[in-house]
Formats: sequence, structure tokens, C-alpha cells
Amino acid sequence: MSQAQRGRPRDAQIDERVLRAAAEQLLRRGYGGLSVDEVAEQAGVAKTTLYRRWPTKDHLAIAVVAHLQGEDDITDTGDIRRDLTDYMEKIAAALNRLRSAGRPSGRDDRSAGVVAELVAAGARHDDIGEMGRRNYARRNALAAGLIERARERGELRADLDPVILLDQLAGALYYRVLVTGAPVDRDYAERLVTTALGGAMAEAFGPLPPADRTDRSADRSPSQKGRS
Amino acid sequence: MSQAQRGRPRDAQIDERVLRAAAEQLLRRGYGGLSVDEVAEQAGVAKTTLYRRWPTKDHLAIAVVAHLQGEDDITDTGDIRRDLTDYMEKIAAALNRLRSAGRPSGRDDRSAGVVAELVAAGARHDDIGEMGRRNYARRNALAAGLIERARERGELRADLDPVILLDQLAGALYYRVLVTGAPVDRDYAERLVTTALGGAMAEAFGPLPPADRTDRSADRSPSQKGRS
Amino acid sequence: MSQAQRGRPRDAQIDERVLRAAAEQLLRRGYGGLSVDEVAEQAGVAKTTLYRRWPTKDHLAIAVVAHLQGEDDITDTGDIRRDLTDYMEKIAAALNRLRSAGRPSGRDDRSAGVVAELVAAGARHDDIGEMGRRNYARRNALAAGLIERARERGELRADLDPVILLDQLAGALYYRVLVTGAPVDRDYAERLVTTALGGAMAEAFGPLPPADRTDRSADRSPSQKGRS
Amino acid sequence: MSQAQRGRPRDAQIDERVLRAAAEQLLRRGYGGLSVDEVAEQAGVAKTTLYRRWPTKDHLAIAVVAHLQGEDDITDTGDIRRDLTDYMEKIAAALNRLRSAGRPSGRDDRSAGVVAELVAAGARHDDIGEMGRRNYARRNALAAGLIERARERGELRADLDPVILLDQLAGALYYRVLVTGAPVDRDYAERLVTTALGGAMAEAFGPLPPADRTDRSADRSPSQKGRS
DNA sequence: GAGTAAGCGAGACGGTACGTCGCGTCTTCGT
DNA sequence: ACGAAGACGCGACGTACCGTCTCGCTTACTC
Repeated sequence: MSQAQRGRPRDAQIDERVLRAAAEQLLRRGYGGLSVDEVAEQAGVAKTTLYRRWPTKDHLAIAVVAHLQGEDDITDTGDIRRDLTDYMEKIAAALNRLRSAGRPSGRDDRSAGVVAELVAAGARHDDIGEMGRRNYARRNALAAGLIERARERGELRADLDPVILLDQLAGALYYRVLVTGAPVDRDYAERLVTTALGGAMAEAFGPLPPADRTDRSADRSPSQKGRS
Repeated sequence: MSQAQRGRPRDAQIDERVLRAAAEQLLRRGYGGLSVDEVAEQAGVAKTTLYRRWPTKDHLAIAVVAHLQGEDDITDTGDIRRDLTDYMEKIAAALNRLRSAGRPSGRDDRSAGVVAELVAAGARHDDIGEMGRRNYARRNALAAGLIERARERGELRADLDPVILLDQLAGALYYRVLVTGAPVDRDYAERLVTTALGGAMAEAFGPLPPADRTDRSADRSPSQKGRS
Repeated sequence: MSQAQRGRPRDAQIDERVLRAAAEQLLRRGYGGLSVDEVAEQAGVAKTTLYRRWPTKDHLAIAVVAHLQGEDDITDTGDIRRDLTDYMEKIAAALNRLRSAGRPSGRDDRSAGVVAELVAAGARHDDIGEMGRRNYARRNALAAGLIERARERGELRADLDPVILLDQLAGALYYRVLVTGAPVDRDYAERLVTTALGGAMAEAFGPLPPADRTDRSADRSPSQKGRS
Repeated sequence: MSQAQRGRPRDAQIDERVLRAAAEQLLRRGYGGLSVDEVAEQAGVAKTTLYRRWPTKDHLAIAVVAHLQGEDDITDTGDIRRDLTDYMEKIAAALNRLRSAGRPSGRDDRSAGVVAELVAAGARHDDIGEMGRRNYARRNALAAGLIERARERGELRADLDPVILLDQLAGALYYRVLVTGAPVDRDYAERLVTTALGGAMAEAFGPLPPADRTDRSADRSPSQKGRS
């Protein structure tokens, strides 16, 4: 059936050890502080072994993050607003985790941190880029299914393009993290989904509630309690 | 008033020569192919001189791009949809210019290219990041003014948050370029604005036209003529 | 008596295949171009197998050369000058074969080539060195016998030390190949023996004949002012 | 006159520090124990700086030895036998110094040690080889002058080829060190010169004196039957 | 017009990390 | 045991590029 075993098999523990060591360095010291040499040493692994599995520091970093984030699946509760908000929040949480890596906690830096470097890694190596795009395609296809079903239920307008909607939602999060430095949190995710669905909800749902717009100027105040 | 002139003044031509040389390398060979040593040599300038003006390769790269892109101001024609679409298209054009740098022209690569590296540069150096954020804040403030005025004219719903709207619009573009690799073009800009304004238009405008949705699957076909 | 056969016997063809592959690489690309991994692959043999027979790349190289050169025995015709010249020429031929390995033919390079690396191999590993020394001791003992017999016949002076004579003869060849880069050929071998035997011949032979020195041009010593 | 000073001049102390550190490692641990990384560290110099001056470990090693040996000039006392013997002894001394490098002092190893590696270095890099050959050409030209003058004085036979004579003399030393592993010392140098000059001395000088052969025990040649 | 403060060209230097190379060992399965 | 296959450990090598420093020279402004 499967290919017969040829040669010495890869030591499964090595992945574990290396990724653990790399994760620690990446989170503690940021992307620039991640050194292949040190990772190898700390993991008790020869550099060549490491390079046999991850041909580049960038590949290693990507693997670390993929390993850290694990699987975040999308749930379908039947309430499209809630599901999308959850999805956005998951993305936001992941971004925030990476954003603050390598910086003294508390330090509310607006820098994109590791997130930007990972994106750049995708730009530097075609294979990483391709993998990332496949990954996003997969997740967005799931989310698109969500939207599709909601539309079929009549919750959303018939002419809605799920791809664009998702671009707008996820895009806003990435834009804030990578470009404007604005915070992304639960509250923002809610407002985002609300706004985006504003014109997408089927007419039956009528105009949106007026949404309390106090203190919108800074858009960073931590006390945005949100509204009904 | 200003500090009296001490010592030899800086040679004004140098900026020009260096930026030209750097731009060529950046566009021809991408970010990784941009080397300070080579730029200095090609520009006929000492590295010292170069570093006196741009303290870092990242700073130089940012300056190059800023110099290349020039000023793209936002116009207010009174037609909010058109103005926003124009704005988005300008952003898209700038992104596309950078995206393809360093790659064989025909090669329709989906990589984020230099864009990602610039974002990463902002993440590596706080001053670059801060400058970028200020820049975006300024431009978005202008765009927000556009939206505000449209709202006051009654074109848009009263409860619309301009910041979120802009996040969704610009965010979608960046998301596509940096994350999903999807193309951003005039057609996409139009559909994007249309979708985003869908629920934001005041009721008076009525439901959106059904919008021809043929061939939405690939979402990359170049011949998407769009509709009114 | 001898140990009973345990397990699978060694495949006799393997030596042949490996040595052939190694010889090709060694001759074509020189010592640095000889790689154990590649030899194994080209010979269709596992590295393990290879290392079971030759514990080191150096050992392999030595084996290759020994295999290439084969046996060069010393003949005793009764004419000491001729016999010694033949011996020297055999050595010279072997040196020349190795000297040019790894270099474009025709290219009259003066480098010592593989010869130097073999000598170094002997310096790196005591067993190789020991083997080489034993080998030379054996051959030189044969040659010393030649000299001894010639002396007993009265052809050579009674107080001649055969060891020193051989040092001078063979040494000159090695010196030229390894140190000065000068060529060693038939002509040189003749002149060498003639010169060395000059003072060693028994008086009865009288002064040496002027020795036809035509075509000494190949010898590149710049200060050859010629002699009477 | 000389080229105007361009750029920062090389720090002269660096050569000193590096060569000292390298010499220590080379002598203490042999050629294999010489590591560029460690030399750089021990000398307190960046590896790049080191590579800027010596492009290869081999080049560094050669420089170390050249620096260690210093200038050994050839003296002309008018007594050709003595002068040649002195020259040979100087060569022998230099060889012996290198031969024992990296080995416990008492250990009378017969290995060629560092000498072989230096010769190999010359074979690996054409520029090193060329330099070595030039160096030997220069020294041998001086020695050839010695011989020439002796011949003109009538001390040596008119038809003697100085190049061959020197090949035989120096060659014997190198041959012993690199090939047979026999020792080279003052005594051997004397016997060597005596033998070589045996037939080269002008007839007027008559047969050679029997040459005191005390303490030949160090010479390990197995077939030393002695002579009349 | 001498002094001086800076700019500039050239290139050495320090530093860090990277990725590579090749060797020789070890582990697995199959013969 | 041998053999094929290939992972692993190890050590060093040479490189790339960055950003700093040290020269000598030049250009202005200042006194």
C-alpha cells in the first residue's frame, strides 16, 4: 500500500523540540531575535538536521506559527452575524498574539510585529506564499459556505458576493494590524460585522439600529463597551 | 531663526542620484536585491554619505517608494461612490506597481513582493512604522471628510462610521495583496465600493441593482467589465 | 582454523565498482572533487558498505591510487645506470599521471595535484602513513639490492651509501613535483642518474662522458648557463 | 610618487595578532586543529577582516609559516661543502619544526605533519603554489650562484649542473620528510652533501675522505650494511 | 584669508547570521 | 552479518550584507 520504509525514519521528536525552542525565541525576542543557530543549539539538534526539514529561517518561522495557532475551525450556529463575528475574533486573537511577540508585555505598541515578517516571508519564498494562500483559500471557502447558507436561508441579500464580504471583514483586521496600527478586539469585530452586514441583510430586517457612535474619534479607546 | 549654516552644505544632487539608483534596483530585483553597497557604488556616492541621510536600508527603501509614488490626493467630486472608487483605485495602482517589482514582467505572480517588505520595515523600525501610520491617518482623514460630507448631504446613512468603512475598503485591497494574493484592479475597486456602500446608502436610493454576478467563481478573470 | 563464516559474505564486485567510480572522480576532478557520497551513488552502493571497507575518504583515495598504479617492479639487467634510470622513470611516470589529475589536459600546470594530497593523507592518518612508508621501504630495499650488487661487481665505489643515493634520486623527483613544480621526464631521469652516479662510479671508469645534453630546454631552470 | 592614501588604511596590528594566534594553534594542534573561526576569536578580530587578507584557511596557514620561518639567507664562505651543508641544515631545521607541530613533543613521529599539508595547500590553490615555487626559485638561484662560483674557482667539475645538484640535495630532505619518514638532521645533511659532491669535486681533490660516520644509528634505513 | 565645522569618497572593520559542504555514524528494513 | 537507503551529528567554512569608523580631501561659512 503505502511506500515501504526506506532508510532511517525521521525522528518525530525533533520537530517537537525544534518548534518548541523556536517558538520560545520567536515569542520572546521577535522575528529578528530568532536565530537558526540558537534554535538548533537549544533544541539539541544539528543545524543540518534542522535545515533538512525547514530550508530557511522563514520556513521555520512559518512552521512555528502554524504549530502555535493550531486549528481554528469555523462554526455554523445558524446565526450568520454571530458566526462571522466569531470568525473575525479568532483571526483578531491570532493576530494580536503575534503582534505583541518580542515586545515587553503591556507595551501597547502599534507595530505589526511578527505578523508583518510572516507576510514578508510569504513574499520572499514562493512556496511559503503559496502555502499561505492555500490556507486562506481553504478557510475562506468554509466561511463563504457559511454566508452562502445564510443567503439561502434568506438572511442575506441574494446578490451578495461572499468573497468581497470576507475581503472586507478580514481585510479590515489585517489592514489595522499591518498598516494603521489600530487595535483589533472583540468590540471592533462586532462593529465591523455589523457595518458590513448593514447593507447585506435582507430588507426584511429593516434599517439597522442607530448604533451609539460616541467617542469614535480616536478609535483606540479601550473602553469601547459596544452597543446593543 | 534657523540654525546658522556651519560647515559644508549637503549636496542636493545626491539624494536624487541615490534614490534613482535604489529605485532601479528595488524595482528590478526586489527588496532582497536591494543592497546598500551596490546602491552607493552605482550612485557614485560614499556609503557614509548615504547613511548620513537614511540611517538604514529600510529607511532608504521607504524613501524610494515615497519618492516613486509621489502625492496622490483625494478628489471630491460630490459623487461619493466615484470618489471612493477613485481613491481605492489609486491605492490599488500603487500596490500593483510595488507588487510586481523584481519579477519578470509577464509573470502573473500573486506574491505581495515589495509591499510586504515595506510593511515589515515598518514593523522593524518604530520611526518608520510611526511615519507610515501618520501618513495613513492623514489620507484617511481626508477620505473620512469625504464621507462625512456625503453623509451631511444625505447620501449616506447617518449612523455610518467612516473609519470602519475605510478599513473595509482599503483593508480589502491590502488583504488581497498581502494575504490571499488575489488581484486588485479597477473592476474589483468598483465592486468593492458598491458592496460596501450597499447598506450605507441612504434609503432614498433604494435597493441596489441586482448586479450581474456571472463567473464569480474564479474572481480573477480580467474581463470582469463590471456594471453600473 | 580460520573463523567460521558468519552471516552474509561480502560482495566481491563492490570493491571493483567503487574503485572504478572513485578513480574516475579523482582523475577527472582532483582530490577535492572526490566525494564519498557521490562515489557511493555513482557506484550504486550504500555509504555504509563503502565505509565498511575504507574507513575514510583518505583511505579510499589511497586505495584508488594503489589500484591504478599496480605493481611496478624493479628489474636487474646488470647495468646499474640503466636499471636506476628505469626505476626513476617509473616513479616519474606515476607522479606525472597523478599530477595532472583534475586539470584540463594539455594545461601544463606545475601543481603537484593529487600527489600532494596523497602525501597529506599519509600525514593525517598514521596507518596510511605507515603503509606508505612500508611500501617505499620495500621498493627501496629492492633498489638498494641493485646498488649493492653493482658495488660488489666493482661498478660503484665501495664507500657508497645506497640509501643516500636513492634519497637523492627519488627525492629529486618528488622535490620537483611537490615543491618546485619543475617537470620530471625521461630526459631528466637520465641526467639525474648520470649526475648522481658521477662520483659514485668506481675510478676505473674515469671521468664521465660529457653526456649528450641536447634538448634540455624542457628543464625550466632559468640559470642554466650551460657548461663546457 | 606612491599612490595617494585612499580610504581607511589597514590596521597593521591585525596581521600580527592574527598570525600569532594562528601560529599557536597550528603548532599546538596541527593543521587540522587550525580553525579560522577560533583564530579570529582568539585574535579579537572579525572573521570578515581575516578573510579580507587571507582568502582561505590555506592562505592563512602559509602566511603563518612564512612569518614563522622568517628569512633564511644563504651564506657564502668560500667553502662550498660547508655552505651547502649549512643550507641543507637550515632547510632540515625548518622541516623538522613543522613536522612535529601538533604532536606531543617527545613523540618521535615519522609523519610529515604540517609540511605535507602546506604542500597540499600549494596544490589546492594556484596562487599559493605559484608563490611557493617563486620562493624556491629565488632561494635556489642563490644557492646555484654559490655553486657556480665554486666551479669557477675550480672546486667543482666544470660539467656540473647546479640545478640537478640542488634537486638532489633538497630533494633528499623533502623525500625523507614527506615520503619515507626518515629523520633529517645535521649528520644526514653532512653525509648528503658529501655524497653529492663526491663525484662533483674536481679531480685535484682526489678521493673523498672516508667521512666520519659516527652516530648513524638515528638513520633507520634497514639495509645499512655499512661500507668498507 | 586663516580657521573650522561639516560633507564627501574610499575602503577597512566589526558583527551577525546564514546556508552549505562533506564526512562519518546510526537506524531501519530487507536479503 | 551484509547491503540499500537515508536521517543524523558535527564542525567548519566561506559569504552576504549591514552599519560604523578612520583616513585624506573639499567646500563653505566665520572671524
